[in-house]
Amino acid sequence: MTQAAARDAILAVVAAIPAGRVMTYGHIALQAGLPRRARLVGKILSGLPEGSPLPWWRVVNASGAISPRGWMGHDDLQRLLLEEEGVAFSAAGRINLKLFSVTPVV
DNA sequence: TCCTTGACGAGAT
DNA sequence: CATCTCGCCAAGG
Repeated sequence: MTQAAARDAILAVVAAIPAGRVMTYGHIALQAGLPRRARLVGKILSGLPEGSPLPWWRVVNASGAISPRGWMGHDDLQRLLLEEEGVAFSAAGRINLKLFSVTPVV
């Protein structure tokens, strides 16, 4: 599997996440046929252009929380977008994956 | 080739 | 729940 193919596979999985649902980095990697490549998923997403059509905000970490970006404001934006789609956050700012996550078809 | 980084994950405390 | 530790693996210097 080439790097370009891996990238496309990951982006395809992200693009397929339905509104109102979220998916973890690990699950995305797994679904893309790249087990244990969660960090690669983050790597790819970090390189996305501003106006990308991809629903990057539906991607959260395994804790159901929004991963810190270093670029202030983006994490808040992500939470806003998700809440707008009906995704509920706990007081601790985490999502109940049991209810909102998409499970890989493995 | 070695070393460091990092939008990660799971388990222990 | 919050923190830590350790494991993982691709990229880039």
